[in-house]
Amino acid sequence: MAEKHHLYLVDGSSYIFRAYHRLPPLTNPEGTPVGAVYGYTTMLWKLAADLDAAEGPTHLAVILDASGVSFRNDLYEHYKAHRPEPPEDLVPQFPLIRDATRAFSLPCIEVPGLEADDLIATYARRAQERGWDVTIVSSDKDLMQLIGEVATEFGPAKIDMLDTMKNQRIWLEEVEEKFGVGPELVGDVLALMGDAVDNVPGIYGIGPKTASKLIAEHGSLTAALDSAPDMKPSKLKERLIEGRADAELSKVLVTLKEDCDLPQPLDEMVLGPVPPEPLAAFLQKHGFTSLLRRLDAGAGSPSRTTDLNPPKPTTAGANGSGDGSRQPLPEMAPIDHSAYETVQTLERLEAWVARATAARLVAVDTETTSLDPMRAELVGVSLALGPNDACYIPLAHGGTDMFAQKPEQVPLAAALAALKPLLEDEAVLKVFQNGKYDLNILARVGINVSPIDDTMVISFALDAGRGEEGMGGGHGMDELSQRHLGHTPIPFKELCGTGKKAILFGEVPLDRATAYAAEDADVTLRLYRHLKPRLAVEGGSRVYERVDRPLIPVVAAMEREGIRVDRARLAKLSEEFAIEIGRLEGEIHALAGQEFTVGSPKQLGDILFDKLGFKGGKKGKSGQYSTDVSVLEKLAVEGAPIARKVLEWRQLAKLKSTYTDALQEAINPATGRVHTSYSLVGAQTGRLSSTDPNLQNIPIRTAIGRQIREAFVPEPGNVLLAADYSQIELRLAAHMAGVDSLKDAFAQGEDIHARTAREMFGEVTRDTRARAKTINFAILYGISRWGLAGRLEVPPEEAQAMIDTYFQRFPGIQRYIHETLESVRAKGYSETLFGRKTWFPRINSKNQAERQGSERAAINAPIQGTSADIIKRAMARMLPALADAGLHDVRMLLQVHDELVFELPEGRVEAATTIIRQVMADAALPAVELTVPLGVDIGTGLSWDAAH
DNA sequence: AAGGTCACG
DNA sequence: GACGTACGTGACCTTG
Repeated sequence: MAEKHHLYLVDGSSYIFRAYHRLPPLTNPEGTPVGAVYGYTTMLWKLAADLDAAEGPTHLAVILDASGVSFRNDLYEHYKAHRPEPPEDLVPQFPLIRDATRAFSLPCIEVPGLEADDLIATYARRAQERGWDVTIVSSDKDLMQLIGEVATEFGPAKIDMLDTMKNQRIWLEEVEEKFGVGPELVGDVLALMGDAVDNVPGIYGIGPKTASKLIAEHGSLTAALDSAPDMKPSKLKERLIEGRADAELSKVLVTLKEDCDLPQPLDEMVLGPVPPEPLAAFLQKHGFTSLLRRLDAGAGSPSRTTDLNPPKPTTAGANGSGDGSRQPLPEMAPIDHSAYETVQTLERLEAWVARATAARLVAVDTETTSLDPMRAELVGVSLALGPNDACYIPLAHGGTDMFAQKPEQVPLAAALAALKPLLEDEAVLKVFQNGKYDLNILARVGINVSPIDDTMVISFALDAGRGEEGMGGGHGMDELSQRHLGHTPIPFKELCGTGKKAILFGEVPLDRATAYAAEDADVTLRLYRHLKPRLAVEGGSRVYERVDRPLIPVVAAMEREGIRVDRARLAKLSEEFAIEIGRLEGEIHALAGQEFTVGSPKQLGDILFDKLGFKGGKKGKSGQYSTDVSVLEKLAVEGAPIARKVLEWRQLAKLKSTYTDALQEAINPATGRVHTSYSLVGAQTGRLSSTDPNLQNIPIRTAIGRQIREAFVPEPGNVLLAADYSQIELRLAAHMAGVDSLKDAFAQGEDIHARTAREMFGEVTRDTRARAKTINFAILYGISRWGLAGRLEVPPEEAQAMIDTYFQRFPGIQRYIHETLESVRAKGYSETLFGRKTWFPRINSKNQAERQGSERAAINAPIQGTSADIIKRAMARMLPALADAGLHDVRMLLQVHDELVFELPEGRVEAATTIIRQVMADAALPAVELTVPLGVDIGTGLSWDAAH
């Protein structure tokens, strides 16, 4: 007969709470508290090492509580409502529980909307039905209902519990002792006595003693309650009669749900040998040295056998798909547009609001007149509570020429008043796709939505960099829907068209508008169910919960603030530029001997190299001459006046079209300010990007360009304050690569490029410092002798010699590059200090250029990405920190990668400077303790230019 | 829609 | 033997 299967189900969430109070407050080398994690790790160790013992596990999984709410909140709104906030130094340990579990290569299961108890109950019953024994590692009394042995067609199968804190097995005797009844009646006892921790009411005045006595006497809750009218008059009698409803509700609350949909089959929980990696790295990282020694010694190391589920390294090569994110499609009903409701009366709207409030989780989408959230008008709102359980609430349809007949709709003000309590209810999670947009729309009508989740941002935390060029790599709804749900949503342009013939969403007939809008909410909810559980399993929770998610409302608020721009000043610059451009154009045509389009690189190349016969024309693969700045510079130096003129023309044309003209257009007529839009998923490294207009590339390097910055101004009585991290990427490189001499230089506040020049060339001159600066940046970007040679205008051999010297002078850099690449090749992704992943599906490509390109990007990503994490953390903390200091009138306006721009009353500069510097300098703490200081330069002035 | 160019960190 | 050589972005222009 085959070995008897024995499944261990570890209740991870309850363990950590108890371990927290029983263990000393350890911290890891990074300063993160890890006492409870340490307890958890040693427990896993013991369990996994028991693999060969008679009662030891053959299968094992860790079950966690997904954040948020469950079906029990539908039944009883106060369920778990009195639960205190977890202690501050426990909070950062929650995600580490998942890390620890993954370090042991064990399955870690959590499902939003399901409590760990229900998952455990369902798994335990499934296993028991198959004749397996089950041990539940927990001391939660609710779970004691499951204990016992049943006969199955495979023989007897029992469920028991193990309290690892007390090192005690819990079986029938222990249940009897605690409750005075068998496991099958534990729920009835709990229903009478209630549970203060979970806020299960029970019957007031009935405690454990009375409850078990009553249940033991009468044999069930119902019988006990039924007997009350016949009892002789007493307090107890009254309480039983009056509390009947409470008791019955409590019974439902404590009854475990044994028919959950299970995300992972039992067979995949087979306990294999614990591979030494990533366990060793985890132990190392958190300073669990005694365990690390045991692992190294192999003594008592957790177990043997075959690993059925080895972590799959992404080795995208020629096929390059990088589709490790693809999972079996979740089983959900197919999208059915006919199932959606068009909500046209206040009664129906209120019914939806009530259902959503009870559900505690609702997907929301807004329909508007524009992609610009600062100009858009709200046209309708859609909600989804479950697959195909969605509605569209039209609010501003009709009333235009095309659609003059206004359909029946809930009046806007009444609808917003009905929606506001739901959208602002802290106990109801609102799920969006790109929620920043909807947050801005709703904020403009007076609704401050909270709390929220965002499927787009979740996708980014999971899959940044995955997918192929040109398709499938993005995080937009249509792509996500296709990738994860196998469904193509109705395209927007099918309703509204494009170009001149486009109509507004409010002009779309209600049936089609409902199909489109409700589908968006439906798809968002389905995506959420698919993506959110992956965060914990794949290690995206840390960066999503601690960095990106808190940032969404912060960035939304910055966008709504906008920044004042002096239109007259820009107009004047435009005019001056236009005159100069016209003058230059005439001169260029004269030098060329003919008129042509100066802005056409093709025509310009032909004029320069064919007609005028200049040397040095290089044709690219398109067969066109290159005429970029380096080519024209060279020609100019060699005495071609036309090249200089073209360079000047280009600079002015660029400044005029991209900045002085376009920025005037971008001023919002209602606010008089420019509101950019930041993308939270724009850059694969985790940086923000800015569009419409891009305020992250306003000129600064040339005097003529800086005039544009003078047009960014504060309101009267205020100043602009610019705070930027000094050399943050080099500092992070010094920290991450462990380069002592660079760390020293930063600690001493030295000029880092000068220091590099001294180390490399022995002396610091203008020239050697400039070269050193180039080399420093080359390192950050992934160096090649050819690239450096091109920049420094030296032969490749000489560039190689400099690289060698650099590596020799700054030991650590070469090792960092090597180790980073090895890790990315093996795992498929890089990671920042805060755990942000960037995928590199082409890192093992056979195409050399492709592969080397990926390698350079992979060297840079952890550095650029860590820098992005740090400033994002600073942003999330900034306004609360300022408010704590009484500075409520400081506004955060812009982020430019290593710089934050604020607007504040003149009198607040001194106080604000202190707070801003401190928040930025300490932004890595407490998660990461850097071995270099983060320097912050702060300036103020009456324009963005003057603030630098 | 693509390619070239150039603005920023 | 040719290729293409620094990371990450977005906007504008011309051309096809």
